[in-house]
Amino acid sequence: MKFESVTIKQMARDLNLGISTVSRALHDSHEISTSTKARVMAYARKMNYIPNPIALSLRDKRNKSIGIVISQCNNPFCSQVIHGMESAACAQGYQVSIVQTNESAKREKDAINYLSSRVDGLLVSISSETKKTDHLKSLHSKGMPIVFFDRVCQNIETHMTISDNYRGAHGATQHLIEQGFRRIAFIGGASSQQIVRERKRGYIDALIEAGMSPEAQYIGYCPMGGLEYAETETVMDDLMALPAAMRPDALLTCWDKVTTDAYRYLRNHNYKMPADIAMIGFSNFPLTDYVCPSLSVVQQQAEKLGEVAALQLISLLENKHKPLQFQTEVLMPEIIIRETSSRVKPDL
Amino acid sequence: MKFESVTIKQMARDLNLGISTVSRALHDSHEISTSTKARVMAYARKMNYIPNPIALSLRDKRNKSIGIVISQCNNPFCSQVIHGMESAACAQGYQVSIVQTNESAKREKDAINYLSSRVDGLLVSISSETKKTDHLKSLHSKGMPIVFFDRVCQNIETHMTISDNYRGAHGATQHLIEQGFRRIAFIGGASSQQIVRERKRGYIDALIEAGMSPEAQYIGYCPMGGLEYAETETVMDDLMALPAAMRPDALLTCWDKVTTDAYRYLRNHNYKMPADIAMIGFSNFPLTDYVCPSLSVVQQQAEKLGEVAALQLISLLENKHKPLQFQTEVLMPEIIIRETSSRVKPDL
DNA sequence: TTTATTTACGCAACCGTTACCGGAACGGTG
DNA sequence: CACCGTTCCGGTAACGGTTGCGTAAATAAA
Repeated sequence: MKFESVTIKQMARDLNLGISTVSRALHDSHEISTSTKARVMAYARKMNYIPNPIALSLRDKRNKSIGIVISQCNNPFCSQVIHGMESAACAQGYQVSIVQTNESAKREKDAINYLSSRVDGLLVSISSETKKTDHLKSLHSKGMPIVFFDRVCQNIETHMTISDNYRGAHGATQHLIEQGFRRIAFIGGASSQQIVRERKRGYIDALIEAGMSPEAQYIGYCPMGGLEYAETETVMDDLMALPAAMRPDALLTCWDKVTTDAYRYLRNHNYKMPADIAMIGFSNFPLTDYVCPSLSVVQQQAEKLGEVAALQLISLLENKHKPLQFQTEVLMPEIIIRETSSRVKPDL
Repeated sequence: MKFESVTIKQMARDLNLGISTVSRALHDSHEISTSTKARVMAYARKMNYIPNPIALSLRDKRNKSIGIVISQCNNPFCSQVIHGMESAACAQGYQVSIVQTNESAKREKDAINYLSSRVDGLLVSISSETKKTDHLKSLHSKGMPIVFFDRVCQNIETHMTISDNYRGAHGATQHLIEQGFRRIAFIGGASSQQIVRERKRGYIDALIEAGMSPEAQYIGYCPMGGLEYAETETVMDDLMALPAAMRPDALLTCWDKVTTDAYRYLRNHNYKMPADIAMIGFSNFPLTDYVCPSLSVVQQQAEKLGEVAALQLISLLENKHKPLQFQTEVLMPEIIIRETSSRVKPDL
């Protein structure tokens, strides 16, 4: 099956006109007589003519489309980000194409290669597995507009949109300390990720500011971004296997997927939150307010983040020249205190 | 900023060869000497040559890309469907482009127009607002391959992938009856949606089979798909405003977004589930197993659904001719019984 | 009446790629 | 030497649209 739409050439033949005449008539050029214009316009409408965007792309070397490289779009944080991007892009007349990496460096490379020749610019959140970013760097140096969101890439100078990961983790840790917790564990995603390092920095600084000292045994990672439950499970097993006196009394999960799985783990093992162990984590899952016990979260402005990043990219696309200075937009996450991290039972 | 990649023409110039020679060399044609082929291949690799897909599209009138028209991709059901589609499409070498309708008929029309000339085929789930489908019909009759998923369109003959909505609703209703509930209310999305009508049919049949009779006062709709909380709130207000003796003792919500909002409503108004009112609903939200009380759901195989629909479309695209017969794939939803619909407390 | 200017339109090139066709060079055969 | 087949390669049209340029006719100016 193939879909054929009417072309300018066909219309020219039908109307006994030159191709360029029809083209110019459709563009309301002053070089075309009013009567001819009207005739062409009417015919085009009747035939439901739509200019072939492929042909235009070939000429103009632009698509009005942007590519999104993201881990997995069934993750609520990601789908919210995508939603924001799609909305912003659509409003500016841009189309989005999405390719998932599933946290694989190879698939990320493929995705970027694939998209690079068919979109005007790229919105990228690098995969957990990604270590080398040469391909991205060389692409960028060849003039491909790239904007990073959420999981940024250090050594490429361009616009970025991120959450204030430091303050998110810092605030959450401070809150746990204020509630009286002392053995606070940290679980991140891949330690290679800039945002994980930022969050860890926030966690550690908060500990030190409170006169506590960070301990390696309380710090865990999920190198594959906790894609599988088993990854989080392993880290949790290690943590909870510590002798009772040393076992963490609070948990800060700094990766969306890990938060839900850690919560799942604690519920499944019948740990009471916050009595046995308190918990707060980065999460954009819906319904965290109605789970039992209700889950304290550091919630990112996901849609906004997508929107801002898309706008950054579009500004890059619409400006002829490289901007004098690249911007990093920082969005404040919201720390929402609920039952899992409160010493005192809230009066629900 | 603009990204320029190396072309076959450029390489031909550099290598002092004809354009067609280079093209054929890259395709490993037998008409080209081994040495020339090697020379071209090496140079192409060195220059990181990627054939311009735009130019290919223009020639071949195909893109290897498919368009997804969906309500909102920040809805878990939708994002799971998209995830399935993207994975299946990617595996077959297809790219996906997503446009959201936000349940608006106008935006849907725009989206379809927009996509129609830049993708090979369409995966469509119609918006809640959509009544007329002339544009889709005419597009389809002109040869555009279209596959409907979830929210199908009656009067267009093509492949479809849906859940067994009748049996999902029927089973859920039966379950409520078995648990002893007698005044069972039904809330759907837009009554114009085929899937809502199917679910209502399942609900009514189950009532009748149990010797009960459906009553209009127990049937509510959210014409805009419950996009706003207020829509569900209004329906719930009406239901709960009935005199105590007539007030529903159970609720069957037959629209993803509505389920969550109805649950939210009942929790916010301090109704005890299932004591004050029982509840089960179509939902693919994560964490419904950990909300309190845990929520009984009819859960669709969202990823699978996306996968199957994508495969249907691709089979349409790869086959030259219209298939002799169109298929409707039906996926069985899973009915998961939890606290909100159980008379007896489960031993958790 | 002649010349200059405007009006209204067509021709052709171009974007990157492939496919068809044509042709040069070479060796083998009668 | 004439003829033919093979091997290897280049020119060109086409996909659909835009745009610079050329040009005929009509009109205005001299």
